[in-house]
Amino acid sequence: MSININGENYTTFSDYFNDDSKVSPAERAQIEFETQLIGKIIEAREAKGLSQRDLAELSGVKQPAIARLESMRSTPQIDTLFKVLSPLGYTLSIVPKENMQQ
Amino acid sequence: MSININGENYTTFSDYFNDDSKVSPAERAQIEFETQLIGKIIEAREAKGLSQRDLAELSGVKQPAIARLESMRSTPQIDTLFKVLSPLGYTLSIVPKENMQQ
DNA sequence: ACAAACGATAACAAATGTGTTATCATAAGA
DNA sequence: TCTTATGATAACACATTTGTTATCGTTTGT
Repeated sequence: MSININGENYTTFSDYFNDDSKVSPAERAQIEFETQLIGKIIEAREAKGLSQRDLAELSGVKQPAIARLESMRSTPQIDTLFKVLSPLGYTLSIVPKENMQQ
Repeated sequence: MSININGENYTTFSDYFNDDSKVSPAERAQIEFETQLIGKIIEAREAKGLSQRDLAELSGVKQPAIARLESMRSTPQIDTLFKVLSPLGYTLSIVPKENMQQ
């Protein structure tokens, strides 16, 4: 009994996150994607030795917006994402899903 | 004298679009990315024989939003894009840029 | 101890996306 | 010709992001 989410208790976060009745597969895929994406942004920024303020200057996206993005307190628009990724040497690509069960 | 943009005339759209003083390289990259992305979405949707209304039902994104997205009258949020791509069997991936001149 | 730089965040205005509902013009089919 | 399905779009309410400005607590270096 260590985690409380929406008034209910779970022993681990995974118990909640991987329960289809709590988090739908689509939602989960989305969150996993965003988590991975944000992780790479932070990694790339730090690898280049840039502060959020540096990246703000390079990208044209303001520091508070970058902070919100990196701490996943916003769902950025595609242009914002592109602006931030660009000076980090990255872009986005549309690719076929691994498990093509549609 | 065939195209008028912002009160100025250009013989071709490329004359305008590829002029750094009119459209910055960053802006151009952004527009090219979105154009390519949207093209693939439309292609994938039609390849599956889906109407915008079909895709709306599958993705949970409403038809007017899909129409705005496909006609590039909006800059979608990353979750909207993800919802639309998912039932089409695609996802987004972060990749290194081709011309790494940063 | 002090200064500087950092990420996070508050508060508010402005811009923009999305949902909702409905309709339009057009194309395709019966 | 009539019906149906399509993508586009209008109008409005609502939700959310982003910009703006400023500040906070923490860490780092002097």
